[in-house]
Amino acid sequence: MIRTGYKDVKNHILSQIRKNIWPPGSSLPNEVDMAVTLGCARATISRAMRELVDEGVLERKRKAGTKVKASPTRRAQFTIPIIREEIEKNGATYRYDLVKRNILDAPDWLSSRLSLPKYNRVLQLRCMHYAGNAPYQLEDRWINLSAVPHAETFAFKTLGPNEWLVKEVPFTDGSLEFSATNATPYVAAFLNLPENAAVFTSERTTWLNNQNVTYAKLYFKRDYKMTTFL
Amino acid sequence: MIRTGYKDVKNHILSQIRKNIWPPGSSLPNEVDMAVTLGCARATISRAMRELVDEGVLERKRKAGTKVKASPTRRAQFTIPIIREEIEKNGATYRYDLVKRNILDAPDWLSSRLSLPKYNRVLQLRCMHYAGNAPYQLEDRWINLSAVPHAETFAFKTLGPNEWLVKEVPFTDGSLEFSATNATPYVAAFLNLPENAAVFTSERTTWLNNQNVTYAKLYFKRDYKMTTFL
DNA sequence: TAGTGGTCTAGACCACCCC
DNA sequence: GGGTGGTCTAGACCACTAA
Repeated sequence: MIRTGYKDVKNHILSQIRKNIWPPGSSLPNEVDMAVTLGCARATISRAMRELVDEGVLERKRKAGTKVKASPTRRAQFTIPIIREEIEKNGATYRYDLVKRNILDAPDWLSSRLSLPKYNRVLQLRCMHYAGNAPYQLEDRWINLSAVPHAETFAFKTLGPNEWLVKEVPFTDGSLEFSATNATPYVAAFLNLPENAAVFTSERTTWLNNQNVTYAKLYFKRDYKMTTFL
Repeated sequence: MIRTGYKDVKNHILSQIRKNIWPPGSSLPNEVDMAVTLGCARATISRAMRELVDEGVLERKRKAGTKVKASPTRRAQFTIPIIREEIEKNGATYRYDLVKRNILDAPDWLSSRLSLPKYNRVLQLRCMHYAGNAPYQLEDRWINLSAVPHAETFAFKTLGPNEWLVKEVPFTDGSLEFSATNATPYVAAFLNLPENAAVFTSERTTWLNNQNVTYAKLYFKRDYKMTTFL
């Protein structure tokens, strides 16, 4: 081995774990020792271990040292796709359609979910996303006009609110929920599904400095699967 | 500001983006220049930018430089919970029940999914996980006995296969899929749901050096939501 | 081929917190 | 208190690739 890089160190650690030389819960050598053993700088060991912590393999505490996680709760990363890109990546033609556009005071359920004051005006949008001619996703979108006033002047006839927001409005925090829901007649009609079909559903809320920007509920096409790797 | 740390650099970059000084698609200064501007070492800038790439905010190419991602595909991380821990975290009592245990040659659909040879023996397990007395998850588990022969001698009467595997069998790769399915009568009975109810479903496959270890399909309780943050 | 990021080093000081 | 990780520095060389 000519040079020991941080990737070599990561592989070394992982292989020791797989060989059960460092079983779950056990302690690893400290950074200085391991640097000597492997013949590299301490910073190299440090980076390797830091990344393994990010990946959920190790745990570190000052003074206590570095240990193999007892229950290796691996972390998975997934990227939230822009729907146009997801569809086009699969070789289909993306088509967007605005179904409804409406300005109103936020209904109660929305106000409480987003901590909005009473009589807060919101822009409601319903949109369909198609892959070729097949329905792909129904988007139920609410935009807080107090936070994003210039959304009111945008038509959303050809560009979807997701893409528009992503380019126009930055955010600081957000949450994402996934669940399964039975298709209401309304949803079923748009997605061309039998009533009560199981629909993969995603709800997204985003915030900019403690002010809510938008809430969206997305209903995916039949048999949609979200995939990620470990 | 006495010292500029990599976190300060990250915040600085993010705030420039939020102020639209560096809009999506635009180029940032190179590492050396930014180090001079902010008065810190190049390595500090480098780490800050590297983490922002991991978070899906920036894109970097050698020679071309660093840019704000045009479509900021934020990445979300979620931890795959050990089900016992998830239930106990919510203050409920975890209970496990083995419903079925069976050894057989892998059925065709499984063989093709896992690239198993013909007549490959597998261990099939059906398990229920309860939160208190309420059903929480039905687990349909298949373990490749060629890869994990000693699973055959383990009873799985009190310890679930997930926890057992996590501690006994390391893996190198895996995939995770989420979807929504309609409850079959069988699933509905175990989860105490109406027939055809929408069920949040997760499928997990893990590999150790190109050999499949296990495949599991998990059916979650009614109204289960998987949550993550951005 | 020149400019940019990617990585490594050796040393240093600091912050945390278990013993 | 002392051992451990957390971070920063200044400099160096390398690897990639757009121009």
